[in-house]
Formats: sequence, structure tokens, C-alpha cells
Amino acid sequence: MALEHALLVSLSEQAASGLDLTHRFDKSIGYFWTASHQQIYRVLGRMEGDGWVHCEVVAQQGRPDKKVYAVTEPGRLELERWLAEPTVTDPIRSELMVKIRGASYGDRAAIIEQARESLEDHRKRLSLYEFLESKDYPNPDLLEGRELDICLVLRGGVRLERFWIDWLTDYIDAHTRTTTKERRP
Amino acid sequence: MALEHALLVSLSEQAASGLDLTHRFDKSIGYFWTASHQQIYRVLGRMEGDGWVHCEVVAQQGRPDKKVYAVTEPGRLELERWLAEPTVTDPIRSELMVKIRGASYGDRAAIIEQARESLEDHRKRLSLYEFLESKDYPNPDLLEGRELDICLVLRGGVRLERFWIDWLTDYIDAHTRTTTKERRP
DNA sequence: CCTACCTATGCAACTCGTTGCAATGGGGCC
DNA sequence: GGCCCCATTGCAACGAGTTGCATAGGTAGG
Repeated sequence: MALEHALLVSLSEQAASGLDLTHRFDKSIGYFWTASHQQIYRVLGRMEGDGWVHCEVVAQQGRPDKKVYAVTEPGRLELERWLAEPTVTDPIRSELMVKIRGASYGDRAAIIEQARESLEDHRKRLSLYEFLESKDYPNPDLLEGRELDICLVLRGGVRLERFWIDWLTDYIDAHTRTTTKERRP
Repeated sequence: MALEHALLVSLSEQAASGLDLTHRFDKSIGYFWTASHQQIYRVLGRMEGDGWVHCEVVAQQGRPDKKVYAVTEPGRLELERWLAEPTVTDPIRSELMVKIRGASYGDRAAIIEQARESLEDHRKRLSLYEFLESKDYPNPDLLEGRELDICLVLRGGVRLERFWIDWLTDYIDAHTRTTTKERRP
């Protein structure tokens, strides 16, 4: 599995505390991988035990101390090894899709309503991503290396949200059309 | 969580044994939810204990007996309840996306190769879905109710594969362009 | 002043899912 | 005859992720 490796990627970009990482997983990296703070702390502990990261306690004013983690040489090698390893395409899971498949065994109107809510949700996320894109990467053609990668992943997020928006719109339309079919010429 | 409910949906369509369900999860329902046979057997056992399904042992010729499960009234009610319940959008996880974000800490060429393999994979799945679509739903405008739902979910699969294909193509292009930039006028 | 939330770390218990293995008997292939 | 794969069910161990809770000082608002 890969939370370890996601953390190695994030810590390679910039050393960070558990909470910093938690915040990053609510944004950027979080587009395509999520983790709760509890899990991050636990995995960081394990990674320290394995010698992949090492931590330094930093005292702060008016705040609790924080433990700033950085990748060690064995960690860097592990990341390299993992990056070169073949990747299996992870299956997608969508509860909403399962519900839609089973809509005829319950209240279809309620499910269409859930689709509308989901649509709203994806629209919000899309505008956030588009905002980030225009703010951070106004000239994508000039990018190279790591910046290009990060920009492309963000564009992946944009495309994925568009996929959901398009499909959910189709779904809602198809069922609205069905119910009002007889009223049209 | 929802494997229970995915099984209820599938069993509502048609009573089935554990192995039948396993096969279904390798297709149709499996577009947006996956499960191994071990997990299916375990969950079926739990569901029987909860009285959501009931099973009948069917003897077969030259094969082991099979236990055919069907949804009970309490199971039907539970499905209905779950269908009406609000749905949280499940996060997507893509190991490949994480790798791509971290590509500059390893062998980028190897990661582009993984992207190519993934692209192949998604192309194969797309042609399977398109084949199923043209075979089972040649006239989507005439569909209603459950059949419409199932067809729309399949179309969701098609769209999702197209998303991956488009994005992966972009990714590969962007990095090919970068490396060969200086050769162009 | 009290409430409530933020920073920062973490434990414990649980559920969900994966991996590896096993039993049993049939059919097909060489 | 020997080998391997299929159908069918299942257990056991593990790993990944979630939920609930705890501590403990700081700051902001009513």
C-alpha cells in the first residue's frame, strides 16, 4: 500500500509535522489520496521505526512542540524503489453508482436528489481546482519537471470533476426526460 | 459501508450463490464496486445472521452443492432505508497519480512507462464497455426504469475510462514534448 | 467568564478489505 | 495414470482505514 509512499513524496517536497501533512492531504496530494490525522501519525511512527524518516522536535511559542519529519537516505531509496515498481490500476468505488443501479428498489426521487447534491459538490470542487490552476499555473506551457507534474495532477482533478458533472447531469436529465416524456410533442 | 448494500442490490435483481455474486462483481456491478470472493462469503454469512437474506442449498450434478441466497423482507426494507440515506462522495485514490506527483524523486522514464501501461489497460476496458453498450443497449432512448439505470451506470464506466485515457495521453504528451522541445522550430 | 475552536500529538477499538491457504470432487489433457 | 484447472465454500491472519476519545495550552468572540 501507499500511504507511506504518499508521505515520502510529500516530505520529499518539504519536511513537515504530522499536522502539516494532514493539511496537505486536505488539499494538493489529497486530490488523489486521502488520510486522516490519526492514520498519518500512526504511519509516521512506523516509518520512523523503519528508518525511512527521522524527526526533530521543534519548540514553538504559545503552541505545543511539533515533530518535524524529514526523509532519510533509506527513505529516499525506498521511494525510488516504489516509484519504479509496476502499478496496478486501483478500482474505483462509488456508493452513489451502486445506489443508482439499485434505484428501482427504493425511492427513485430521493436518489435523484442525492445525485443533485453530488453534482453541486463536484461543481464546487471543480471551481476550486480551476481557481488553483489559474492562480498557480497560468502558463502551463512553460513548466517542466516537478512543477509540470504537479500541474498535470491538478488538471487530472479538473478533468475528473468534469467527468462527474457531465455524467450526473446526463443521469438527472435522462430521468427527468423519462418522467415528462408524454408531455412533449 | 456498502458491500452489504451492493449485495442486496445484486440479489434483488436475481437470487444467487456466493460464486455467482463473485462473477457479477467481476463485471456489471464491479464497474463501480469490487469485492473478492472471500469477502463476499463472509459478508453473506453476516447478512444471513442479520436476517437480510435467506439461503437455500441447491444440489447440483457433478459439482458441489451451492447456497442460493435471496433477499428477505427485512433485507428489502434495509435496502430501501439505505437508498434513501444521504450519500457522501467517496474520495478517489490513485496510486499512479501519487507516483506522478513524486516522479522527480525517481526514474521518470519508468513512470511514463507505467502511465503507458495504464493507458493500455483503460483502452481495453473502454472497448469492453463500448462493446457491452452496443450489444445490450442499442436503443438507449427507449429505456426506462431499472434498465435505464443500468445502462447509465455502464455509460458512466465508459466516460470514466475516457477520462483516464484523455488524461494519461495528455500526461505522456506533455512529458514527450518537454524532452523533445529543443528539436522543434 | 464561559464557550468554542485551533494547534499538536496520540491511543484504542473497531470495521473493511486483502492474502494465503484448505477441502472436495469433477473434467480435460497428455 | 498423473497433473492441473474449475466450481464451491470457507477459515485465519494480517493490513489499511475509520471513529471516538484524550490531553493541554492559546486565542477569539459573545
